[in-house]
Amino acid sequence: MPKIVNHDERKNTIAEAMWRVILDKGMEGATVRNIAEEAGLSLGALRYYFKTQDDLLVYAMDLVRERAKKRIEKILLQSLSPKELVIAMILEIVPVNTDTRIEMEVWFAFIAYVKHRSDTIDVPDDQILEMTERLLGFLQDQQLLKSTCQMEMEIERLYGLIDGIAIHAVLNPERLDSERIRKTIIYHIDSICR
Amino acid sequence: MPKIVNHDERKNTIAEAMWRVILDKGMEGATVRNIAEEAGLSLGALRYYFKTQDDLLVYAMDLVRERAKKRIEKILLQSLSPKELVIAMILEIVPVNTDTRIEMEVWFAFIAYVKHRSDTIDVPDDQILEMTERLLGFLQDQQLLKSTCQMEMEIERLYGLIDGIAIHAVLNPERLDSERIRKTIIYHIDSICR
DNA sequence: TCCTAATTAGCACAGCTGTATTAAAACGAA
DNA sequence: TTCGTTTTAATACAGCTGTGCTAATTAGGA
Repeated sequence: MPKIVNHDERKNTIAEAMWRVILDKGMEGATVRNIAEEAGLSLGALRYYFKTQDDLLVYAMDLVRERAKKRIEKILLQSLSPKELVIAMILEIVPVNTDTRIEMEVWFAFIAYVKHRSDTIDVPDDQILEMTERLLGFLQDQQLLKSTCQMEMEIERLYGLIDGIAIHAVLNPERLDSERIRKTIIYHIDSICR
Repeated sequence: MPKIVNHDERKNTIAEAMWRVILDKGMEGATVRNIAEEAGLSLGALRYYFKTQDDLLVYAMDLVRERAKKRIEKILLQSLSPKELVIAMILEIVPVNTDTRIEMEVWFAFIAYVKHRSDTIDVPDDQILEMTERLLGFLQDQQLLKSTCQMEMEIERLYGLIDGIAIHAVLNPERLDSERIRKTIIYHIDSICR
């Protein structure tokens, strides 16, 4: 009879410990021993929850996506004007606070690592591109886009801008603080809307 | 009496071998043994040219910057209109061909790695931000910028766009090919110029 | 209480890591 | 040639890596 207890919550705890290790020591520092220590567990205990290190890796990656997804879904519950909604969604992706910055930094580390292991670990598809397409399509449906806008180019531009700002916020948070990010995003959205 | 021979060229050869290893196996695969094998040298030989692995790392990073710098300086020798010049410079940074893609990918790997070793290796400053500032300042001096443009925001936006597109070109080159990059950059520059 | 399964801790092992050391080879100048 | 320096090769070593294995501990149901 399995203990109904916090098996899954424990897995999340370990995954979050992995995040913290990656944040602190980078991907090369994300060893099972470091992660176990950060999580306050023994090697054997960690190995009980995750058979191999790769199992932990994909679990930790999925957790990032799940958390981000939940945060974004929350925005839909608010009542916002179309433009406000678009801006709010983008600001939930780009690192404007500690949570989002951690997730984004860890995500980049994952992606860069997994890229060279695509034979054994399948690279998760980028949801940001999809979201960008949807947001711009939404603005167009609402007749908010300037007539001079070319959809295909606008998608590429906003998509690049989001990840570019995300990178800069991760690598240089003191230069590109949250207020500056916010202003830039709003500036861009304003520039493509009537 | 030192042999005048290809000591420095050999160092470049090794550094480029390191690039190839990083490209193929990622930063975790960039061990001295892998690099030595890729360069066709023994461990001892490699160690003769670079006392420690960190020495090789900073040398290989500097080589990336040096190569990029030279390529950009070449553009100044051409006779281009202001707008053409700006676009040409941006396209020399962003990965539109094999050389630039290799450099950009390796550069990102370096930056991500060095970030967690800032105590022992000093993180090189970002020249792209400087260049972006200069390019936009140049456009303004030439009276080419639209009056609605806010300089500070335009810098942040172009800077983000450049690195964002660079990331996307590195991670997904078959989707974001060179033609698409070119079109996007030109589209953006056109959008901020009269 | 006892019993069984879940959970934990610890150790062992083979492999890879960076680097130090040492000797051998190659080579240019006398 | 012979010498002295540059260059190469090979090995050794301590430390860390992921993971397999085994025994100890815990805890919940009978």
